[in-house]
Amino acid sequence: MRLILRPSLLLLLEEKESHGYELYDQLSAFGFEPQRLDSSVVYRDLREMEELGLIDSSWDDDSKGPRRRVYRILDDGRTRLTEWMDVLDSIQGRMNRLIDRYKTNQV
Amino acid sequence: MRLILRPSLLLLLEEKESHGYELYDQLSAFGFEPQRLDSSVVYRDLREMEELGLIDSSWDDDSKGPRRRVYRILDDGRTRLTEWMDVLDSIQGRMNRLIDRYKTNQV
DNA sequence: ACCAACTATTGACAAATTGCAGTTAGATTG
DNA sequence: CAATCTAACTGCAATTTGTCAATAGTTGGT
Repeated sequence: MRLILRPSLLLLLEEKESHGYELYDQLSAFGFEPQRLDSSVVYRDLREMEELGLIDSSWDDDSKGPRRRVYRILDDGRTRLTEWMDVLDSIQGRMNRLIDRYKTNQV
Repeated sequence: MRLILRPSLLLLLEEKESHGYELYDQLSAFGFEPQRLDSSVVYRDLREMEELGLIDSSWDDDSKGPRRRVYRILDDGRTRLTEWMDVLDSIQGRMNRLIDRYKTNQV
């Protein structure tokens, strides 16, 4: 469900800067289970959003353990997040129409 | 949005048997615009669902114009439609959580 | 000291999906 | 008789996704 993944990541980054591994963990809040979502997908999407100029990153060498690439949201990312929310709204409308019509038929 | 396309087609076929071209027309009820959805995608998906045993088809030679392949939903298709509705329900739940959290942040 | 488990990121490749354009062909309308 | 509409299908390139493996630092246990 990449449709939800990118906005989820952007939302988390809007709340606070973070690195891939931590974001991957926090995605469970949006119903992403580690069994169904490989972490590489998250890293890839972060990289892509960085190329698009929605977020940027730098290495954090102060933390213990392997070094982390810490991401921050940019203004373009905030704008894009708003747009995505609108898209999600309209998709919800479409799904509602579908589900309602299904239920009507079942009566 | 293939996530919505297949259940939409199955739902329409649950209501009444139909052929690809007509189904393509009726998809506007679920927010599919001809500008964004090529008809070949619909034909392809119908064929795939037929191979999966969700629907079956036969040629209608009585109608005027080019011959139509008329699809009917099968029991497996009805079962699958129910399952898809459950999936859509859960995705809606996830999108709700996302949208709500976004709105909370904007306050 | 050593090994397993956990943290953290990346790369590569196969498989699936998508978009787009084109082909065939009957019927209708001006 | 040419254009338009109906109807279905095919092929291919481009993109997206899924899966798996590689690398590497850190921590905890024996």
